[in-house]
Amino acid sequence: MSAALNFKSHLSELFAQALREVAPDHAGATVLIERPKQTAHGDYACNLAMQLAKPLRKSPRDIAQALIAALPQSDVIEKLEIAGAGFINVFITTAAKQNVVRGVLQVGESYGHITLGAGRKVGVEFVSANPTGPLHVGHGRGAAVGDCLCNVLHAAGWDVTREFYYNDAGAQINNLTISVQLRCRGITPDDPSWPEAGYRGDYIADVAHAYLAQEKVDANDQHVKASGDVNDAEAIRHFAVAYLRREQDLDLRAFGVNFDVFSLESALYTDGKVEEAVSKLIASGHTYEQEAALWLRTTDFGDDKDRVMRKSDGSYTYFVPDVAYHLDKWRRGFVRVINEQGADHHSTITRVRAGLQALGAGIPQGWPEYVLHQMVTVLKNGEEVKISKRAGSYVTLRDLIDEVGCDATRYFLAARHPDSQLVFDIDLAKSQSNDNPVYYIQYAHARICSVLTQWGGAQQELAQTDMSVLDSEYERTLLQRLIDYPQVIENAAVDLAPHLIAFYLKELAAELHSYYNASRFLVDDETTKRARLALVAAVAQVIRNGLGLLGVSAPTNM
RNA sequence: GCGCCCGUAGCUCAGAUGGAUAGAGUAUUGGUUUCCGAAGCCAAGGGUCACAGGUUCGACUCCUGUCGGGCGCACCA
Repeated sequence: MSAALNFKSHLSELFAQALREVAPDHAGATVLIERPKQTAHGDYACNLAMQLAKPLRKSPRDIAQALIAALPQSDVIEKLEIAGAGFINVFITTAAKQNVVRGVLQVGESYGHITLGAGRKVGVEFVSANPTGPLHVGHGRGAAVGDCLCNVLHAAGWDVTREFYYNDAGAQINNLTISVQLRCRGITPDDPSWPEAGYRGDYIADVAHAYLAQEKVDANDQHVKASGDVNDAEAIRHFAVAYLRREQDLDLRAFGVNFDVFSLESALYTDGKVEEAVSKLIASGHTYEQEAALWLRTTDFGDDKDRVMRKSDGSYTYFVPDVAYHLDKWRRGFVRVINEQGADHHSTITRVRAGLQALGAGIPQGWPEYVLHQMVTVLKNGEEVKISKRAGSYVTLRDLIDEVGCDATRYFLAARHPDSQLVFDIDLAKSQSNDNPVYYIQYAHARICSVLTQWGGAQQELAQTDMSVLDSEYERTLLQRLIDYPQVIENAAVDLAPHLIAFYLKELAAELHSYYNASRFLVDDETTKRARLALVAAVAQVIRNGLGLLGVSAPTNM
């Protein structure tokens, strides 16, 4: 975004100068420029006078008066008003706002890209489902939120790596292996000998059939041919993991989510990274042996009790490879790592950070960061569907995509604050899929495209249009909304809150629809026509950009 | 019992570093098209922001407590 359009930082500087002149002793006060909710309160507002009222022992309105008098000249300011208890309301000239149209049309899909991240490396881990079954709604939420977060961070100037970590060793995988092996032998879950911890879903039978048929599996990171040997548990394990990983890959691909890196827990063992982390922790002096187990004194780092690292049977608890994994991420140069997980994993945060602190490797205390999405409860036929892999009870991500569509599902799952619980009513989602706000946004885009097509002119020329006729209430509102877009990207990136994009787009679309109904674009006057077309073309561009961040398509007709 | 998250209109949800009269969608009701896409627009009704204190010029927002819901509290992952 060009500096000329960043009114917020421009005004911050102006007010900071006025502050130094009016109250040099309080020059450190925070200059806050905000967007008022009501248009009558101007385009921007500053509350500096009220902050200074107490320390200066003067009335806020008098201070506001002095600040205005000391404010340097700026040709983007139309007028200044003192209002309420002492707000200074700033009105920006329409002429200055009109420049945003040219700005958007010139930079196109990179409008909204900011330099906040300065090209630094951030690793975002999300989904990270274990390969023991299909992806369900909860994974879908993680995929939608995580992927959108990555898009937002990229737009904010970060160098983003998408990472998927999965546990391909350990107890759950053993259960999986046993379950498939039993199925290969023709034993079903209703047999009395079926183990309590075994997986009961029908997909286990599919894996078994594929194994016996000596099928080949090609996944993103695994390529395995089944031997068909029922007695070779290791081969079954290998095949089952690859098979289920492939299914997950297909689901993610259908959902429009791709990863740069797949990390396997087993590799941490085979590469010696787990052993290395353990010896570093022992060398750090934060461990002790008790009852034949090795403990890490995580209470030194804020945990409420110490944790076992190595069990009395000699194997490691899950958090040891977790620490080794994060140490590896740190060494790969990520100044930031963000883990997007379900809230049911929140207890790992303290443990992983404690382990990393204990290493004494210079890793910051708040590293890695976490975005935890709250649980998704699924309603079907008015009843809650309990998600249990072992029982084979499921609402898969694939079901959702097939039933309500990829765009609607992504929007539905990403357009909410991760902190709030989400009720996904399957029947409602199906019946209301046409009422999903995503269609409202896409419709605005399609309408604009339709008008531009009917006009038939060269859109590249619109950027050169004289915009000075754009001064109606509708037009000023849209201009300001377009100006706000880079700020929304920044807020979403700083707060790790991708849902802000969805709400911004809804508002932009609503204002476009109002404008559309109140105005005609293909009018006789050439200047007016081109200016209005330029404005809506810019709106369409921002809708495309925003929907792109959400991973939602922007069709030109629907 | 302890820790984390949440509680805003009938329903689903927004409310960025505390700001001015708390907003959308949906549902309900009424209006709207000889004219670029009515999947739209315009309007009405609908609120003790769970409750009680506190902090201050100002609290949906911050602090404390209570109530209610979710999720965790393994030598499981």
